[in-house]
Amino acid sequence: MEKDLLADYNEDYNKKPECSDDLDDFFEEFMDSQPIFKDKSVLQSNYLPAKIQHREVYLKEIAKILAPALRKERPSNIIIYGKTGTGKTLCTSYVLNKMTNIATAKSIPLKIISINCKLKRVADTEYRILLEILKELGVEKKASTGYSTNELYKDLYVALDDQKRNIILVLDEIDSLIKKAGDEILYNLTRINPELKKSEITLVGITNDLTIMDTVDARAKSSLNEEEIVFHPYDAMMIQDILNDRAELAFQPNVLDEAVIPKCAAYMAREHGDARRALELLRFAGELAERDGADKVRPEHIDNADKRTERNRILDIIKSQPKQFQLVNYSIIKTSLKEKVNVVTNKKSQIVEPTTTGAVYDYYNKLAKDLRMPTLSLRRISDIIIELEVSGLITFKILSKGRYGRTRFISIPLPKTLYTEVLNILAEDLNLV
DNA sequence: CACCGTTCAGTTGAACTAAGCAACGGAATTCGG
DNA sequence: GAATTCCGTTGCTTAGTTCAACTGAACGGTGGA
Repeated sequence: MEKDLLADYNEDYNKKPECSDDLDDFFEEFMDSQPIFKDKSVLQSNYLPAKIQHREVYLKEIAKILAPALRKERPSNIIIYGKTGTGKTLCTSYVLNKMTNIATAKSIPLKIISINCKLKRVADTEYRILLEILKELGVEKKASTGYSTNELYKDLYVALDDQKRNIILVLDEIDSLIKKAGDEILYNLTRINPELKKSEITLVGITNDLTIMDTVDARAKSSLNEEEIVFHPYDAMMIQDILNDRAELAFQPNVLDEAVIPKCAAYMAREHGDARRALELLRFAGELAERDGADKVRPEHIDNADKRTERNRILDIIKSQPKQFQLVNYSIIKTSLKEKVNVVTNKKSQIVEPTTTGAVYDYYNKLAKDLRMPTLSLRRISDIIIELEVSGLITFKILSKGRYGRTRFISIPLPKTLYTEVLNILAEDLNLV
């Protein structure tokens, strides 16, 4: 995506401020060099392939459950579990796509609404989800606040009933919604049906977190869990097949070194068979090759891309965080870096060890004062730390140090090489330099 | 040595507040005749 | 007099604060073998 390019652009820019003659050369060379890609969008995560490999069983399962909608009956609600990049979203939208096609062809009343609950500040509270659903139904309410949730529900009933048809509501990444906003909304949504006269609604929840439903109220759980499907990860061979398939469409003929795809697949099978990232990796490797002016994508490009995608992903998350979160994040990293002096050689070296909430808060307090930013209370910082964990930037466990109290031990699951870079980015964003 | 109350450093839940927004209704203003 | 505009009130969400109860294991003292 553009973000990758941007990040790399910045990097290149910092590295070598070239003069314009070089640039001219570069562009000429670029134009002359053979294109690597045929159609890059094939490798994008939102690309919907014509055929989905190795998920036939799941496709059929989803189709079987949802098919009644085409007979104007209400399908069961489904929860779909599975780790990231196992094709949950892909399969669901594939099936639903097919169904919409049939529905429009035979003028069967069917409406599909998909919402990604993970989109920050768009759909991560009950209120905002409802607003989003209403928007999808064509009811525009521009206000981001001001109505009561109850009123939104009332509007929703009316809007749904107005549709006079079967409605399938897909809630992607429903776990982050439940974690943030609680299970109230699920309960309410599952109870809409009896209220509707002319329409019927089916919920499809998609989640990465296999345990999330344990935290949900039993009443909502029983009605939502009418059916459940668990997606298992791809193995290396499957990923390889998928990559081959897409590579054929995405790349020019003969630009891929034959070792590239196996290597890419092996990389990704290592971490629970995430196909999305495998495709991303392949695309990025292609881009790197293109930028190098290479005529082929080689295994080195994969190595290179692997290092950078992880980095870009993290930097993206960090950059998109609100200021106070960044401040806390910065404090966490700063307080977990400690100088250690080797007694024998008397050399100083930086080591990383878990920090505690107290240390972070002290540091944060000082920093916020220096920056003349509002200082939030310890209570709030505690919550922010939890939210940072949810977004995967830190991990912690609560430990009791006996009579020395109880606190979170916060550690950062980043490769050490990234620490300084992350610090720099944060410092820049916070105007700390 | 085993047991038990104490203690620390946060953690966590609940109640509360400020800011931002919409809707409502009445008061003030404008308008056209 | 009717239509508009303006303004204050009410009621809502969200982000944050304040208060206070709660936590869990190490510490340190006690008692018992």
